[in-house]
Amino acid sequence: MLDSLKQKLDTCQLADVFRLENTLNKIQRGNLSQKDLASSLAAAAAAIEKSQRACELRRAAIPIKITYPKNLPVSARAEEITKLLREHQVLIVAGDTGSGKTTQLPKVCLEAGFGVRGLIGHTQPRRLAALSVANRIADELGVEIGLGVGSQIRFKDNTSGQSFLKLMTDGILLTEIQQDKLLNKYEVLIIDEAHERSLNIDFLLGYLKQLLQKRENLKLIVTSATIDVEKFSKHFDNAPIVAVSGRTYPVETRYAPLAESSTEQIDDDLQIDGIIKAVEDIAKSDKKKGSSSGDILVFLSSEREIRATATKLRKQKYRDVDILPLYGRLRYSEQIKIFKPGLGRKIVLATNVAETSITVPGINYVIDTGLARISRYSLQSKVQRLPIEAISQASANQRKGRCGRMADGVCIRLYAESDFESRPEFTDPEIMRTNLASVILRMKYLRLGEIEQFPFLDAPEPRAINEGIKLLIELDALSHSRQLTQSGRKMAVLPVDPRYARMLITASTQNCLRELQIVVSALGIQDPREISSDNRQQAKQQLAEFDHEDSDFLSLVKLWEDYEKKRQDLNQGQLRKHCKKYFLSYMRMREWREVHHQLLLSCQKLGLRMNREIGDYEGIHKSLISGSLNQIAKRLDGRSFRGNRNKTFSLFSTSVLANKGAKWIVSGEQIETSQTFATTAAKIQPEWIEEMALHLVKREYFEPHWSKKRQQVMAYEKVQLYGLVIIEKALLSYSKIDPKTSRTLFIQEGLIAGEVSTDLKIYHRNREFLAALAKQEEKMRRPDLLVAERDVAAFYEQRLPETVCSTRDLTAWVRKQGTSAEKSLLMTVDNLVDSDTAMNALHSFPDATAVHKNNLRLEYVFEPGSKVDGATLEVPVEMVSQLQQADLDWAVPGNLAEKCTALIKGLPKSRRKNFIPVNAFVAQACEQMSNKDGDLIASLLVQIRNLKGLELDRAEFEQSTAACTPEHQDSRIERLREGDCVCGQYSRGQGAAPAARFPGKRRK
DNA sequence: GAGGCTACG
Repeated sequence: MLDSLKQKLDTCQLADVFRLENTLNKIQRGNLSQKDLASSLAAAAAAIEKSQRACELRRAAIPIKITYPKNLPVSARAEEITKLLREHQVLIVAGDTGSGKTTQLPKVCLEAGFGVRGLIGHTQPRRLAALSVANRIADELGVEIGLGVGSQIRFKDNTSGQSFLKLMTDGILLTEIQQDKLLNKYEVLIIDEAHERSLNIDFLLGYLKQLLQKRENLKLIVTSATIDVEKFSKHFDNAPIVAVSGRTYPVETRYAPLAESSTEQIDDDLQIDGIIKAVEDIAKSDKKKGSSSGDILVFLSSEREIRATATKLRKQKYRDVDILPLYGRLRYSEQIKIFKPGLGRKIVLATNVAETSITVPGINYVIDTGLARISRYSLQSKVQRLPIEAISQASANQRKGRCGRMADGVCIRLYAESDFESRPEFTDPEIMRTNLASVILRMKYLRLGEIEQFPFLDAPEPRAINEGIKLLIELDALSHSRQLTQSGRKMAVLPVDPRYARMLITASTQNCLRELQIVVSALGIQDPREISSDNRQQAKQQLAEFDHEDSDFLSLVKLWEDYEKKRQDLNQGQLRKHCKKYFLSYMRMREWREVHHQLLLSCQKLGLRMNREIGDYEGIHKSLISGSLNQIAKRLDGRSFRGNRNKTFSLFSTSVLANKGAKWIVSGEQIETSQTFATTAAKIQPEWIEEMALHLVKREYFEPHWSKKRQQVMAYEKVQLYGLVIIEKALLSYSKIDPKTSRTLFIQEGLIAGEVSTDLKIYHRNREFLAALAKQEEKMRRPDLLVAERDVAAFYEQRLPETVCSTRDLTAWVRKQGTSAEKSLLMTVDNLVDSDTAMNALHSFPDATAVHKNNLRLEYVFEPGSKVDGATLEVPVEMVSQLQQADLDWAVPGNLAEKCTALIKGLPKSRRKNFIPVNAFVAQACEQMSNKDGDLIASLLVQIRNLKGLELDRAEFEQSTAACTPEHQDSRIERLREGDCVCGQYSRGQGAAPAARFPGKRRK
């Protein structure tokens, strides 16, 4: 039973085989009871039967007899292709327009027996093509569209269980991978128009190369114009190539260069003259032939050029000629004029739309300027650019091929043949010209491994891959370690650009998802407002009704809301009229609604939170900023803005903010054409940018300082995003940012400077203690001798935990620790002053001295240069007459040595040399000196006699002090009389802070 | 003072 079921797997749906095989294997392995075995087998048999029935349903839908139109070149090759398809997994079919490959290949697959066990999937780059190809094939097969032949594009799934063939856009197939990585429901895949090398196609071809190894029963047909076909073959391990000729008429190529040399600048006028001449040549030769048939298609590079050319051509007043512009943004009603018969000859002036997207019928002549705007992504400025470039040979030939579809054609190239020959063979594939963020996000989501290893047809540069990754990190789809984030997973499944997906995700947390769905769906489609140079005034006036004064995005929301109301109130005819009145494209408004609806469903599925109340300005614009971190800017002057990465750009005149004074803006899109322009924009606050760019901003802190007002350490912050200063100088608490510095500053500028406002007892007690010590130092004229700031700082640093860096921290810590903290913070001489000499010195500077049994107060001031500087003895007036020099000389023992040194150094050189080294002598002398010998000089003379055996005269000291000149300050002793004061001054060195001075003595 | 073209559970 099990074996017979296993055999039946070959007739099941491919999509079911893997699952059914697993079930059967489980039954075989599992030691099931007799009863369970029977029921399991029955269930498996039923499932297999169901799958077989699905095959039968398909088989029944496929016409038994398949015929090919005889006149199509591919028809003759049907048999050969069938054979190759059976023998090979991959087949490359090369064929130009009119070969019939697009319509006939699916039929060949059917005839070869495919389409029963799985779908034949057939992709097209454009929606319209997918639908029309589906119709034509259904027609030719005589089956109903939507049943046997199905189709699926973004908003329309027109397939059924019977479908054996499915036409779809390549984007649809791409998203199907996310549901079924093996694409199990397909038996054959046809990737059409591979030569267009869109991002989608390149990704699919890379993905399929890997998939083919895992799915041996999958067949792949890649079709392309006859451009670089070997490349596709090589990519798929030398897959066979079937080249099918196109069914076209010969096209004559004429070269009519505008300039003598290719380096010469070609301006608009020169080009228009060339076009006029070409048109007139065509008219002349037609006249000669006597036939005047055939329309002319002129390829130009931009809308502006087309307008200028059209104006000039119309001025020529040709008879029976219609001048018809054709470009993507052109109003639909204008576009369809090319399909309607007109007065006579049509001259269609077109951009690249006419190269692939729109087929202009009845063209016999092509005039090619050889130029096009080509989208490129600047890795440097991260801005999309649209430079006008010389097109590739392949593109020129594609343009040429636009004539000669119905009869012989002529292609006039407005450049030299040598110019053509020198051009690149192929246009760079899109993957080389665009930001890779969306591709990378998709690959991450599908876990396809390293991007560098992925088998792309043309591998993007590592630099470009890095840029894509950077953008995804900016959008927080990837972490800094390049892992898919939670929001990245959501972004991958939202059917919009990663940037827009980010906006939606942010919006769900900012309570404005409803608004962002409206905005994002609008940004994703072409602007539904049909504004052109001929209706600008009027259109702007009408649409001004919906203008929001600060935000183009909110103007869109207003427009949407009004339209939704009208849509419910009006019938279709009235609605169309409404659109016309407001210069809205009915079709694009519909597309807006369709995209919006799709987003609504996607967001719902992801569980993104929808807001019921109206989203506020701040939230909406923060959401926009989150997806536009490279598009924010600060106004420089007038129209120009400075964006990040040091780029400048202008605001396009269509923005409500144009010519207004918004200082900061976010823009939806920036494109570099003749200069860089931002189109949609809104006024924002720089703080919003910071909030949305927390993972990217660079912060610098400066001027950390103690703030008495805030009782903590503050600093200023400068915030930059990609080089743009968002916040110049913001005051903030510094303790979290740099606790170490903050603690140091708290100690120095707060605790030590005494700027801490607290009622902590220990703080005040220490302040008093330090004041007492400072007083003591003043006596000694040695600030910092007992306790320097650094000692106090070290004291606190040792005792305060690192987290304490503000008054509040200190209070909290002391309260928490209680007495132990107070004990450890208590300053004493023992734990603060550690110099023995300093301790001794304390006794040498008494607060009072006994003079004639009176205790007189001594006061010390350390204020060099000031009259009160020095020690001052307070003498009652009645005692002044009794006062002697000796009383003053011995009053402050601490000054003794210095006074002696000064005296010795003041001696003439011949004397002075006896005392070298002076310090040693003075130290020895001072030990013996006392008031017993009289005054200071007398006592010193005694010691000079005792120690050196020299007899000096008192006058020698007194002379020397008088002889002292200012030039010899380091040995100068001056005695100055100032009123009733006697003071001695002594200074060491010039300019430097005096280290010690002779105390001044003042009599009151 | 001025916008090439596509595409998406």
